Amino acid sequence: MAKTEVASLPDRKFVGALGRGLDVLRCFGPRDRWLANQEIAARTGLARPTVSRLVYTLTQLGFLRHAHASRKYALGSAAVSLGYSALTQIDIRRAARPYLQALSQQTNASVHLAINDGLHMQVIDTYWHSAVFVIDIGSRVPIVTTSLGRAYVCALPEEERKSILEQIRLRRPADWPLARRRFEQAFRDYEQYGFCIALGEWRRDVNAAAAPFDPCDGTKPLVVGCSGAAFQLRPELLRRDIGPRLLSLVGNLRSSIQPV
Amino acid sequence: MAKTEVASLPDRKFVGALGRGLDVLRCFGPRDRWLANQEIAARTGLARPTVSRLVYTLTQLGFLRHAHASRKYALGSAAVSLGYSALTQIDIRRAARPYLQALSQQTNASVHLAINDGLHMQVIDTYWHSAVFVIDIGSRVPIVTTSLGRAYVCALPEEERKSILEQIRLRRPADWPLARRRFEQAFRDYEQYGFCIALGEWRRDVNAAAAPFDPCDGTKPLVVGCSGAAFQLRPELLRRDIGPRLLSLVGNLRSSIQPV
DNA sequence: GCTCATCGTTTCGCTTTGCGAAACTACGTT
DNA sequence: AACGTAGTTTCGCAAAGCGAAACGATGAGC
Repeated sequence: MAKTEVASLPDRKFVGALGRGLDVLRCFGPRDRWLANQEIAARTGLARPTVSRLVYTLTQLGFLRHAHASRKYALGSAAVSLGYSALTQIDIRRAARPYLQALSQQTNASVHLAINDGLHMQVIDTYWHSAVFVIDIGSRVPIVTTSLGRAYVCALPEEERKSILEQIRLRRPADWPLARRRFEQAFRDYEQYGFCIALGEWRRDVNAAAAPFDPCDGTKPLVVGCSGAAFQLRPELLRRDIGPRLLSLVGNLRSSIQPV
Repeated sequence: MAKTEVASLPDRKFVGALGRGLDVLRCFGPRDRWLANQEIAARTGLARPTVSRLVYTLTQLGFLRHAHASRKYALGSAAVSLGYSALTQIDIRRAARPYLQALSQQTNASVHLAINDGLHMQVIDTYWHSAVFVIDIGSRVPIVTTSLGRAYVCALPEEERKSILEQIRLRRPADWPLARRRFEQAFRDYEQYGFCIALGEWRRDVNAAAAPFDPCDGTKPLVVGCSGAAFQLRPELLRRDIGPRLLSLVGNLRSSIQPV
Protein backbone atom coordinates (compact mmCIF):
# COMPACT_ATOMS: atom_id res chain seq x y z
CA MET A 1 0.00 0.00 0.00
CA ALA A 2 3.02 2.17 0.26
CA LYS A 3 3.61 1.61 -3.43
CA THR A 4 0.85 2.52 -5.81
CA GLU A 5 1.44 0.47 -8.92
CA VAL A 6 4.65 -1.42 -8.42
CA ALA A 7 3.07 -3.39 -5.62
CA SER A 8 1.18 -5.47 -8.13
CA LEU A 9 4.41 -6.23 -9.95
CA PRO A 10 6.78 -7.82 -7.48
CA ASP A 11 9.49 -7.86 -10.10
CA ARG A 12 12.56 -8.68 -8.13
CA LYS A 13 14.76 -7.99 -11.11
CA PHE A 14 13.66 -4.41 -11.61
CA VAL A 15 15.74 -1.84 -9.74
CA GLY A 16 13.21 0.79 -8.79
CA ALA A 17 15.54 3.58 -7.77
CA LEU A 18 17.26 3.43 -11.13
CA GLY A 19 13.95 3.49 -12.94
CA ARG A 20 12.83 6.53 -10.98
CA GLY A 21 16.06 8.33 -11.73
CA LEU A 22 15.71 7.71 -15.43
CA ASP A 23 12.11 8.87 -15.25
CA VAL A 24 13.46 12.13 -13.97
CA LEU A 25 15.81 12.43 -16.92
CA ARG A 26 12.99 11.68 -19.30
CA CYS A 27 11.05 14.69 -18.09
CA PHE A 28 13.44 16.88 -20.00
CA GLY A 29 12.88 17.46 -23.66
CA PRO A 30 12.82 20.15 -26.31
CA ARG A 31 9.62 21.44 -24.73
CA ASP A 32 10.89 21.42 -21.20
CA ARG A 33 14.45 22.48 -21.12
CA TRP A 34 14.52 23.88 -17.64
CA LEU A 35 12.57 22.23 -14.87
CA ALA A 36 12.33 23.08 -11.23
CA ASN A 37 12.34 20.43 -8.59
CA GLN A 38 8.65 20.60 -8.11
CA GLU A 39 7.80 20.40 -11.77
CA ILE A 40 9.78 17.20 -11.92
CA ALA A 41 7.88 15.92 -8.92
CA ALA A 42 4.59 16.75 -10.63
CA ARG A 43 5.58 15.06 -13.88
CA THR A 44 6.96 11.91 -12.39
CA GLY A 45 4.51 11.63 -9.54
CA LEU A 46 7.36 11.17 -7.09
CA ALA A 47 7.50 12.70 -3.64
CA ARG A 48 9.50 15.89 -3.43
CA PRO A 49 12.21 14.64 -1.13
CA THR A 50 12.73 11.73 -3.48
CA VAL A 51 13.08 14.06 -6.41
CA SER A 52 15.46 16.16 -4.41
CA ARG A 53 17.76 13.19 -3.86
CA LEU A 54 17.53 11.86 -7.38
CA VAL A 55 18.27 15.26 -8.81
CA TYR A 56 21.19 15.63 -6.45
CA THR A 57 22.58 12.31 -7.62
CA LEU A 58 22.05 13.09 -11.28
CA THR A 59 23.72 16.45 -10.88
CA GLN A 60 26.71 14.90 -9.16
CA LEU A 61 27.14 12.59 -12.11
CA GLY A 62 26.82 15.32 -14.70
CA PHE A 63 23.51 14.19 -16.13
CA LEU A 64 21.84 17.35 -14.90
CA ARG A 65 23.17 20.81 -14.39
CA HIS A 66 21.84 23.44 -12.07
CA ALA A 67 21.04 27.04 -12.86
CA HIS A 68 21.50 28.79 -9.57
CA ALA A 69 19.62 31.86 -10.70
CA SER A 70 16.38 30.20 -11.66
CA ARG A 71 16.78 27.25 -9.31
CA LYS A 72 16.05 24.99 -12.19
CA TYR A 73 17.74 22.04 -13.80
CA ALA A 74 18.60 21.09 -17.36
CA LEU A 75 20.23 18.08 -18.93
CA GLY A 76 23.99 18.08 -18.53
CA SER A 77 26.96 17.09 -20.57
CA ALA A 78 26.91 13.47 -19.48
CA ALA A 79 23.52 13.16 -21.12
CA VAL A 80 24.92 14.58 -24.32
CA SER A 81 27.84 12.19 -24.13
CA LEU A 82 25.65 9.23 -23.59
CA GLY A 83 23.45 10.14 -26.50
CA TYR A 84 26.41 10.56 -28.78
CA SER A 85 27.91 7.32 -27.67
CA ALA A 86 24.62 5.76 -28.57
CA LEU A 87 24.63 7.60 -31.84
CA THR A 88 28.01 6.53 -33.09
CA GLN A 89 26.86 3.00 -32.59
CA ILE A 90 24.47 3.48 -35.42
CA ASP A 91 27.10 3.28 -38.09
CA ILE A 92 24.49 3.31 -40.79
CA ARG A 93 24.29 6.99 -40.03
CA ARG A 94 27.81 7.51 -41.17
CA ALA A 95 27.39 5.37 -44.24
CA ALA A 96 24.22 7.22 -45.15
CA ARG A 97 25.63 10.72 -44.88
CA PRO A 98 26.89 11.13 -48.43
CA TYR A 99 23.69 9.71 -49.88
CA LEU A 100 21.54 12.03 -47.86
CA GLN A 101 23.60 15.00 -48.86
CA ALA A 102 23.42 14.06 -52.52
CA LEU A 103 19.67 13.57 -52.41
CA SER A 104 19.21 16.90 -50.71
CA GLN A 105 21.13 18.60 -53.46
CA GLN A 106 19.36 16.77 -56.27
CA THR A 107 15.90 17.54 -54.95
CA ASN A 108 16.52 20.91 -53.35
CA ALA A 109 14.61 19.63 -50.39
CA SER A 110 15.35 18.55 -46.83
CA VAL A 111 16.44 14.99 -46.25
CA HIS A 112 16.24 13.22 -42.92
CA LEU A 113 17.40 10.03 -41.33
CA ALA A 114 15.28 9.00 -38.37
CA ILE A 115 14.90 6.25 -35.80
CA ASN A 116 11.98 5.32 -33.67
CA ASP A 117 11.56 6.15 -30.01
CA GLY A 118 8.21 5.29 -28.55
CA LEU A 119 5.50 7.09 -30.45
CA HIS A 120 7.90 9.52 -32.04
CA MET A 121 10.49 9.49 -34.73
CA GLN A 122 13.80 10.99 -33.77
CA VAL A 123 15.81 12.69 -36.49
CA ILE A 124 19.43 11.60 -36.26
CA ASP A 125 20.77 13.25 -39.36
CA THR A 126 19.56 15.91 -41.67
CA TYR A 127 20.42 17.97 -44.68
CA TRP A 128 18.53 20.99 -45.83
CA HIS A 129 18.93 23.71 -48.39
CA SER A 130 16.32 26.31 -47.70
CA ALA A 131 16.27 27.32 -44.09
CA VAL A 132 12.55 28.02 -44.34
CA PHE A 133 11.50 24.80 -42.77
CA VAL A 134 14.04 23.21 -40.53
CA ILE A 135 13.93 19.92 -38.73
CA ASP A 136 17.25 19.86 -37.01
CA ILE A 137 19.10 16.83 -35.77
CA GLY A 138 17.45 15.85 -32.53
CA SER A 139 13.98 16.90 -33.51
CA ARG A 140 11.19 14.54 -32.71
CA VAL A 141 8.13 14.24 -34.90
CA PRO A 142 4.96 12.27 -34.25
CA ILE A 143 4.58 8.85 -35.74
CA VAL A 144 1.00 9.16 -36.94
CA THR A 145 0.95 12.24 -39.13
CA THR A 146 4.35 12.10 -40.74
CA SER A 147 5.66 10.05 -43.63
CA LEU A 148 8.69 9.22 -41.50
CA GLY A 149 6.52 7.65 -38.84
CA ARG A 150 4.28 5.80 -41.26
CA ALA A 151 7.15 4.31 -43.18
CA TYR A 152 8.53 3.05 -39.89
CA VAL A 153 5.27 1.46 -38.83
CA CYS A 154 4.76 -0.10 -42.25
CA ALA A 155 8.15 -1.75 -42.10
CA LEU A 156 7.45 -3.41 -38.77
CA PRO A 157 6.41 -7.04 -38.51
CA GLU A 158 2.65 -7.52 -38.23
CA GLU A 159 2.59 -7.91 -34.49
CA GLU A 160 4.61 -4.87 -33.55
CA ARG A 161 2.71 -2.78 -36.05
CA LYS A 162 -0.57 -3.69 -34.38
CA SER A 163 0.90 -2.92 -30.99
CA ILE A 164 2.02 0.54 -32.03
CA LEU A 165 -1.27 1.34 -33.72
CA GLU A 166 -3.08 0.20 -30.60
CA GLN A 167 -1.00 2.58 -28.50
CA ILE A 168 -1.83 5.38 -30.87
CA ARG A 169 -5.52 4.58 -30.67
CA LEU A 170 -5.44 4.65 -26.91
CA ARG A 171 -3.47 7.85 -26.82
CA ARG A 172 -5.90 9.89 -28.88
CA PRO A 173 -9.16 8.07 -29.36
CA ALA A 174 -10.78 11.09 -30.96
CA ASP A 175 -8.27 11.29 -33.79
CA TRP A 176 -8.19 7.59 -34.35
CA PRO A 177 -10.79 7.17 -37.13
CA LEU A 178 -9.02 9.66 -39.36
CA ALA A 179 -5.56 8.46 -38.40
CA ARG A 180 -6.55 4.92 -39.16
CA ARG A 181 -7.87 5.72 -42.63
CA ARG A 182 -4.76 7.71 -43.42
CA PHE A 183 -2.54 4.96 -42.20
CA GLU A 184 -4.34 2.34 -44.24
CA GLN A 185 -3.83 4.47 -47.32
CA ALA A 186 -0.17 4.80 -46.40
CA PHE A 187 0.10 1.07 -45.97
CA ARG A 188 -1.33 0.46 -49.44
CA ASP A 189 1.18 2.97 -50.81
CA TYR A 190 3.92 1.16 -49.00
CA GLU A 191 2.94 -2.26 -50.29
CA GLN A 192 2.61 -0.98 -53.82
CA TYR A 193 5.51 1.43 -54.11
CA GLY A 194 7.71 0.81 -51.11
CA PHE A 195 7.44 4.29 -49.65
CA CYS A 196 4.91 6.44 -47.79
CA ILE A 197 3.67 9.94 -48.39
CA ALA A 198 2.17 12.62 -46.17
CA LEU A 199 0.68 15.79 -47.60
CA GLY A 200 0.41 18.74 -45.27
CA GLU A 201 -0.75 16.69 -42.33
CA TRP A 202 1.87 17.37 -39.76
CA ARG A 203 2.59 20.92 -40.89
CA ARG A 204 0.39 22.61 -43.40
CA ASP A 205 2.20 23.32 -46.63
CA VAL A 206 4.78 20.67 -46.02
CA ASN A 207 4.74 17.53 -48.12
CA ALA A 208 6.99 14.58 -47.58
CA ALA A 209 7.85 11.04 -48.59
CA ALA A 210 9.76 8.42 -46.66
CA ALA A 211 11.09 4.91 -47.08
CA PRO A 212 12.17 2.46 -44.38
CA PHE A 213 15.52 0.80 -44.16
CA ASP A 214 15.89 -2.45 -42.30
CA PRO A 215 19.49 -2.94 -41.18
CA CYS A 216 18.79 -6.69 -40.91
CA ASP A 217 20.76 -7.00 -37.71
CA GLY A 218 17.79 -7.46 -35.47
CA THR A 219 17.50 -3.78 -34.64
CA LYS A 220 14.52 -1.69 -35.51
CA PRO A 221 14.26 -0.20 -38.99
CA LEU A 222 15.46 3.32 -39.76
CA VAL A 223 13.69 5.68 -42.08
CA VAL A 224 14.91 8.03 -44.77
CA GLY A 225 12.59 10.88 -45.61
CA CYS A 226 12.47 13.86 -47.89
CA SER A 227 10.33 16.89 -47.12
CA GLY A 228 9.75 20.39 -48.43
CA ALA A 229 7.29 23.14 -49.20
CA ALA A 230 4.04 21.83 -50.64
CA PHE A 231 4.23 24.03 -53.70
CA GLN A 232 7.61 22.52 -54.52
CA LEU A 233 7.07 18.89 -53.63
CA ARG A 234 3.79 18.27 -55.42
CA PRO A 235 2.19 14.86 -54.92
CA GLU A 236 3.12 13.75 -58.40
CA LEU A 237 6.74 14.70 -57.91
CA LEU A 238 6.90 12.83 -54.64
CA ARG A 239 5.39 9.71 -56.16
CA ARG A 240 7.21 9.72 -59.49
CA ASP A 241 10.57 11.20 -58.61
CA ILE A 242 11.36 11.57 -54.92
CA GLY A 243 9.92 8.24 -53.83
CA PRO A 244 11.94 6.22 -56.32
CA ARG A 245 15.01 8.20 -55.40
CA LEU A 246 14.48 7.26 -51.78
CA LEU A 247 14.21 3.62 -52.76
CA SER A 248 17.38 3.77 -54.74
CA LEU A 249 19.09 5.52 -51.83
CA VAL A 250 18.03 2.72 -49.53
CA GLY A 251 19.30 0.21 -52.05
CA ASN A 252 22.66 1.90 -52.33
CA LEU A 253 22.89 2.12 -48.58
CA ARG A 254 22.18 -1.56 -48.25
CA SER A 255 24.86 -2.57 -50.70
CA SER A 256 27.34 -0.17 -49.13
CA ILE A 257 27.02 -1.75 -45.70
CA GLN A 258 26.53 -5.32 -46.87
CA PRO A 259 30.21 -6.10 -47.53
CA VAL A 260 31.05 -5.03 -44.00
CA MET B 1 32.69 -2.75 5.49
CA ALA B 2 30.30 -4.10 2.96
CA LYS B 3 30.83 -1.01 0.90
CA THR B 4 34.34 -0.28 -0.22
CA GLU B 5 34.52 3.42 -0.78
CA VAL B 6 31.06 4.79 -0.21
CA ALA B 7 31.26 3.83 3.42
CA SER B 8 33.51 6.76 4.09
CA LEU B 9 30.99 9.05 2.47
CA PRO B 10 27.72 8.58 4.27
CA ASP B 11 26.05 10.88 1.77
CA ARG B 12 22.40 10.40 2.56
CA LYS B 13 21.45 12.45 -0.47
CA PHE B 14 23.15 10.24 -3.00
CA VAL B 15 21.00 7.47 -4.44
CA GLY B 16 23.43 4.63 -4.95
CA ALA B 17 21.35 2.36 -7.12
CA LEU B 18 20.82 5.17 -9.60
CA GLY B 19 24.52 5.93 -9.64
CA ARG B 20 25.37 2.31 -10.30
CA GLY B 21 22.87 2.12 -13.12
CA LEU B 22 24.34 5.17 -14.78
CA ASP B 23 27.80 3.72 -14.33
CA VAL B 24 26.63 0.79 -16.37
CA LEU B 25 25.45 3.09 -19.13
CA ARG B 26 28.75 4.90 -19.10
CA CYS B 27 30.60 1.70 -19.91
CA PHE B 28 29.35 1.97 -23.44
CA GLY B 29 31.18 4.15 -25.88
CA PRO B 30 32.54 4.28 -29.39
CA ARG B 31 35.20 1.78 -28.28
CA ASP B 32 32.82 -0.59 -26.59
CA ARG B 33 29.65 -0.81 -28.50
CA TRP B 34 28.63 -4.28 -27.45
CA LEU B 35 29.28 -5.47 -23.94
CA ALA B 36 28.44 -8.74 -22.27
CA ASN B 37 27.14 -8.85 -18.77
CA GLN B 38 30.44 -9.87 -17.36
CA GLU B 39 32.40 -7.19 -19.16
CA ILE B 40 30.14 -4.65 -17.59
CA ALA B 41 30.73 -6.25 -14.23
CA ALA B 42 34.47 -6.04 -14.77
CA ARG B 43 34.38 -2.41 -15.83
CA THR B 44 32.11 -1.18 -13.11
CA GLY B 45 33.42 -3.43 -10.37
CA LEU B 46 29.89 -4.47 -9.50
CA ALA B 47 28.84 -7.97 -8.60
CA ARG B 48 27.39 -9.97 -11.46
CA PRO B 49 23.92 -10.40 -10.05
CA THR B 50 23.77 -6.67 -9.51
CA VAL B 51 24.76 -6.02 -13.09
CA SER B 52 22.18 -8.52 -14.22
CA ARG B 53 19.41 -6.60 -12.49
CA LEU B 54 20.59 -3.17 -13.55
CA VAL B 55 20.89 -4.31 -17.14
CA TYR B 56 17.44 -5.82 -16.95
CA THR B 57 16.05 -2.55 -15.71
CA LEU B 58 17.86 -0.49 -18.31
CA THR B 59 16.69 -2.78 -21.07
CA GLN B 60 13.10 -2.56 -19.89
CA LEU B 61 13.32 1.20 -20.14
CA GLY B 62 14.89 1.21 -23.59
CA PHE B 63 18.29 2.49 -22.53
CA LEU B 64 19.91 -0.76 -23.52
CA ARG B 65 19.04 -3.27 -26.15
CA HIS B 66 19.90 -6.91 -26.21
CA ALA B 67 21.46 -8.89 -29.04
CA HIS B 68 20.19 -12.37 -28.47
CA ALA B 69 22.77 -13.90 -30.76
CA SER B 70 25.87 -12.55 -29.06
CA ARG B 71 24.28 -12.24 -25.62
CA LYS B 72 25.57 -8.73 -25.49
CA TYR B 73 24.07 -5.34 -24.88
CA ALA B 74 24.30 -1.99 -26.63
CA LEU B 75 22.85 1.42 -25.93
CA GLY B 76 19.22 1.69 -26.96
CA SER B 77 17.01 4.30 -28.47
CA ALA B 78 16.13 5.92 -25.18
CA ALA B 79 19.79 6.80 -24.80
CA VAL B 80 19.82 8.39 -28.22
CA SER B 81 16.69 10.31 -27.39
CA LEU B 82 18.05 11.55 -24.16
CA GLY B 83 21.23 12.70 -25.80
CA TYR B 84 19.39 14.52 -28.50
CA SER B 85 17.09 16.13 -26.01
CA ALA B 86 20.18 17.33 -24.27
CA LEU B 87 21.64 18.44 -27.53
CA THR B 88 18.80 20.59 -28.73
CA GLN B 89 19.07 22.42 -25.48
CA ILE B 90 22.36 23.79 -26.61
CA ASP B 91 20.93 26.32 -28.99
CA ILE B 92 24.32 27.83 -29.56
CA ARG B 93 24.92 24.81 -31.70
CA ARG B 94 22.25 25.88 -34.11
CA ALA B 95 23.41 29.46 -34.14
CA ALA B 96 26.95 28.38 -34.77
CA ARG B 97 26.27 26.07 -37.70
CA PRO B 98 26.54 28.58 -40.51
CA TYR B 99 29.71 30.06 -39.06
CA LEU B 100 31.35 26.69 -38.73
CA GLN B 101 30.42 25.78 -42.26
CA ALA B 102 31.79 29.03 -43.60
CA LEU B 103 35.05 28.68 -41.72
CA SER B 104 35.47 25.14 -42.96
CA GLN B 105 35.09 26.34 -46.53
CA GLN B 106 37.41 29.30 -46.10
CA THR B 107 40.17 27.25 -44.55
CA ASN B 108 39.67 23.94 -46.31
CA ALA B 109 40.04 22.34 -42.93
CA SER B 110 37.81 20.58 -40.43
CA VAL B 111 35.92 22.71 -37.96
CA HIS B 112 34.49 21.43 -34.69
CA LEU B 113 32.24 22.60 -31.94
CA ALA B 114 32.83 20.79 -28.68
CA ILE B 115 31.70 20.68 -25.09
CA ASN B 116 33.38 19.29 -22.05
CA ASP B 117 32.53 15.99 -20.40
CA GLY B 118 34.84 14.96 -17.62
CA LEU B 119 38.37 14.70 -18.94
CA HIS B 120 37.25 14.64 -22.55
CA MET B 121 35.89 17.04 -25.09
CA GLN B 122 32.84 15.87 -26.92
CA VAL B 123 32.35 17.06 -30.47
CA ILE B 124 28.78 18.19 -30.97
CA ASP B 125 29.04 19.58 -34.45
CA THR B 126 31.53 19.29 -37.21
CA TYR B 127 32.28 20.24 -40.77
CA TRP B 128 34.99 18.76 -42.85
CA HIS B 129 36.12 18.87 -46.42
CA SER B 130 38.68 16.18 -46.92
CA ALA B 131 37.54 12.89 -45.53
CA VAL B 132 41.12 11.96 -44.76
CA PHE B 133 40.90 12.78 -41.12
CA VAL B 134 37.45 12.65 -39.69
CA ILE B 135 36.25 13.52 -36.24
CA ASP B 136 32.58 12.85 -36.51
CA ILE B 137 29.88 14.30 -34.33
CA GLY B 138 29.96 12.36 -31.12
CA SER B 139 33.67 11.77 -31.07
CA ARG B 140 35.47 12.31 -27.82
CA VAL B 141 38.99 13.60 -27.68
CA PRO B 142 41.24 13.91 -24.65
CA ILE B 143 41.51 17.21 -22.87
CA VAL B 144 45.27 17.29 -22.41
CA THR B 145 46.72 16.82 -25.82
CA THR B 146 44.23 18.65 -27.99
CA SER B 147 43.74 22.31 -28.68
CA LEU B 148 40.04 21.84 -28.04
CA GLY B 149 40.69 20.60 -24.55
CA ARG B 150 43.29 23.21 -23.72
CA ALA B 151 41.13 26.07 -24.87
CA TYR B 152 38.42 24.75 -22.60
CA VAL B 153 40.65 24.49 -19.59
CA CYS B 154 42.12 27.94 -20.23
CA ALA B 155 38.67 29.49 -20.26
CA LEU B 156 37.74 28.07 -16.87
CA PRO B 157 37.90 30.11 -13.70
CA GLU B 158 41.11 29.60 -11.74
CA GLU B 159 39.67 27.13 -9.27
CA GLU B 160 38.08 24.75 -11.72
CA ARG B 161 41.13 24.86 -13.92
CA LYS B 162 43.28 23.72 -11.05
CA SER B 163 40.83 20.98 -10.21
CA ILE B 164 40.86 19.62 -13.76
CA LEU B 165 44.64 19.77 -14.00
CA GLU B 166 44.86 17.95 -10.70
CA GLN B 167 42.65 15.18 -12.03
CA ILE B 168 44.82 14.90 -15.09
CA ARG B 169 47.94 14.68 -12.96
CA LEU B 170 46.46 11.90 -10.87
CA ARG B 171 45.21 10.03 -13.91
CA ARG B 172 48.57 9.77 -15.62
CA PRO B 173 51.38 10.81 -13.30
CA ALA B 174 54.04 9.69 -15.77
CA ASP B 175 52.87 12.03 -18.51
CA TRP B 176 52.30 14.92 -16.18
CA PRO B 177 55.62 16.78 -16.44
CA LEU B 178 55.35 17.05 -20.21
CA ALA B 179 51.61 17.71 -20.16
CA ARG B 180 52.15 20.47 -17.66
CA ARG B 181 54.79 22.25 -19.70
CA ARG B 182 52.66 21.99 -22.78
CA PHE B 183 49.67 23.32 -20.97
CA GLU B 184 51.56 26.25 -19.56
CA GLN B 185 52.68 27.16 -23.04
CA ALA B 186 49.06 26.87 -24.19
CA PHE B 187 47.96 29.10 -21.37
CA ARG B 188 50.43 31.80 -22.36
CA ASP B 189 49.17 31.53 -25.92
CA TYR B 190 45.67 31.87 -24.64
CA GLU B 191 46.40 34.91 -22.54
CA GLN B 192 48.27 36.60 -25.34
CA TYR B 193 46.22 35.67 -28.39
CA GLY B 194 42.94 34.25 -27.08
CA PHE B 195 43.34 30.84 -28.65
CA CYS B 196 45.32 27.64 -28.16
CA ILE B 197 47.34 25.54 -30.53
CA ALA B 198 48.35 21.89 -30.62
CA LEU B 199 50.86 20.55 -33.13
CA GLY B 200 50.74 16.84 -33.82
CA GLU B 201 50.30 15.88 -30.20
CA TRP B 202 47.10 13.95 -30.25
CA ARG B 203 47.54 12.56 -33.72
CA ARG B 204 50.79 12.87 -35.52
CA ASP B 205 50.52 15.07 -38.57
CA VAL B 206 47.46 16.82 -37.34
CA ASN B 207 47.70 20.43 -36.27
CA ALA B 208 44.90 22.40 -34.72
CA ALA B 209 43.83 25.63 -33.09
CA ALA B 210 40.87 26.29 -30.83
CA ALA B 211 39.16 29.16 -29.06
CA PRO B 212 36.70 29.01 -26.18
CA PHE B 213 33.28 30.51 -26.19
CA ASP B 214 31.62 31.38 -22.92
CA PRO B 215 27.85 31.50 -23.32
CA CYS B 216 27.67 33.69 -20.21
CA ASP B 217 24.62 31.90 -18.90
CA GLY B 218 26.40 30.11 -16.12
CA THR B 219 27.03 26.99 -18.18
CA LYS B 220 30.46 25.72 -19.04
CA PRO B 221 32.27 27.22 -22.01
CA LEU B 222 32.12 25.64 -25.44
CA VAL B 223 35.06 25.45 -27.79
CA VAL B 224 35.43 26.04 -31.50
CA GLY B 225 38.37 24.36 -33.13
CA CYS B 226 39.93 24.00 -36.52
CA SER B 227 42.14 21.08 -37.43
CA GLY B 228 43.81 19.59 -40.46
CA ALA B 229 46.85 17.93 -41.93
CA ALA B 230 50.10 19.29 -40.53
CA PHE B 231 51.51 20.10 -43.95
CA GLN B 232 48.49 22.27 -44.65
CA LEU B 233 47.95 23.94 -41.30
CA ARG B 234 51.46 25.11 -40.60
CA PRO B 235 52.08 26.76 -37.23
CA GLU B 236 52.34 30.17 -38.80
CA LEU B 237 49.07 29.78 -40.62
CA LEU B 238 47.34 28.68 -37.45
CA ARG B 239 48.70 31.63 -35.51
CA ARG B 240 48.30 34.33 -38.12
CA ASP B 241 45.21 33.26 -39.99
CA ILE B 242 43.17 30.45 -38.46
CA GLY B 243 43.41 31.65 -34.88
CA PRO B 244 42.16 35.14 -35.63
CA ARG B 245 39.40 33.66 -37.74
CA LEU B 246 38.33 31.57 -34.78
CA LEU B 247 38.25 34.66 -32.61
CA SER B 248 36.17 36.52 -35.10
CA LEU B 249 33.85 33.51 -35.37
CA VAL B 250 33.40 33.54 -31.63
CA GLY B 251 32.72 37.25 -31.73
CA ASN B 252 30.10 36.87 -34.44
CA LEU B 253 28.53 34.06 -32.55
CA ARG B 254 28.32 36.15 -29.43
CA SER B 255 26.63 39.03 -31.15
CA SER B 256 24.26 36.70 -32.95
CA ILE B 257 22.94 35.23 -29.73
CA GLN B 258 23.13 38.37 -27.65
CA PRO B 259 19.93 39.97 -28.97
CA VAL B 260 17.99 36.81 -28.16
C1' DG C 1 27.97 -38.56 -25.59
C1' DC C 2 29.93 -37.08 -21.37
C1' DT C 3 32.44 -33.86 -18.44
C1' DC C 4 34.15 -29.60 -17.40
C1' DA C 5 34.36 -24.62 -17.84
C1' DT C 6 32.17 -20.30 -18.41
C1' DC C 7 28.71 -17.04 -18.21
C1' DG C 8 24.16 -15.54 -16.98
C1' DT C 9 20.15 -15.83 -13.96
C1' DT C 10 17.62 -16.89 -9.80
C1' DT C 11 17.10 -17.81 -4.86
C1' DC C 12 17.22 -16.23 -0.35
C1' DG C 13 18.48 -14.10 3.94
C1' DC C 14 20.32 -9.93 5.86
C1' DT C 15 21.72 -5.29 5.81
C1' DT C 16 21.22 -1.02 4.07
C1' DT C 17 19.11 1.78 1.36
C1' DG C 18 16.38 5.14 0.43
C1' DC C 19 11.37 6.40 0.80
C1' DG C 20 8.00 9.72 2.73
C1' DA C 21 5.61 12.40 6.67
C1' DA C 22 6.80 16.08 8.90
C1' DA C 23 9.89 19.57 10.44
C1' DC C 24 12.95 23.03 8.97
C1' DT C 25 15.07 26.67 6.02
C1' DA C 26 15.28 30.14 2.65
C1' DC C 27 13.00 33.50 -0.20
C1' DG C 28 9.40 36.41 -2.06
C1' DT C 29 5.00 38.46 -1.62
C1' DT C 30 1.13 40.68 0.18
C1' DA D 1 5.54 41.03 10.12
C1' DA D 2 2.99 37.32 8.66
C1' DC D 3 2.11 34.21 5.22
C1' DG D 4 2.95 31.27 1.09
C1' DT D 5 5.82 28.64 -1.62
C1' DA D 6 9.68 25.75 -3.05
C1' DG D 7 13.54 23.14 -1.62
C1' DT D 8 16.18 20.50 1.82
C1' DT D 9 17.02 17.77 5.93
C1' DT D 10 15.70 14.66 9.69
C1' DC D 11 14.37 10.27 11.15
C1' DG D 12 12.23 5.82 11.76
C1' DC D 13 11.00 1.96 9.38
C1' DA D 14 9.59 -1.02 5.50
C1' DA D 15 11.43 -3.17 1.84
C1' DA D 16 14.68 -2.67 -1.70
C1' DG D 17 18.23 -4.63 -3.48
C1' DC D 18 22.89 -6.52 -2.63
C1' DG D 19 25.95 -10.66 -2.84
C1' DA D 20 27.15 -15.67 -1.67
C1' DA D 21 25.84 -19.56 -3.36
C1' DA D 22 22.92 -22.52 -6.05
C1' DC D 23 21.06 -23.29 -10.47
C1' DG D 24 20.74 -23.33 -15.57
C1' DA D 25 22.26 -22.88 -20.12
C1' DT D 26 25.72 -23.05 -23.69
C1' DG D 27 29.81 -24.43 -25.69
C1' DA D 28 34.51 -26.60 -25.85
C1' DG D 29 37.47 -30.45 -25.43
C1' DC D 30 38.24 -35.26 -25.52
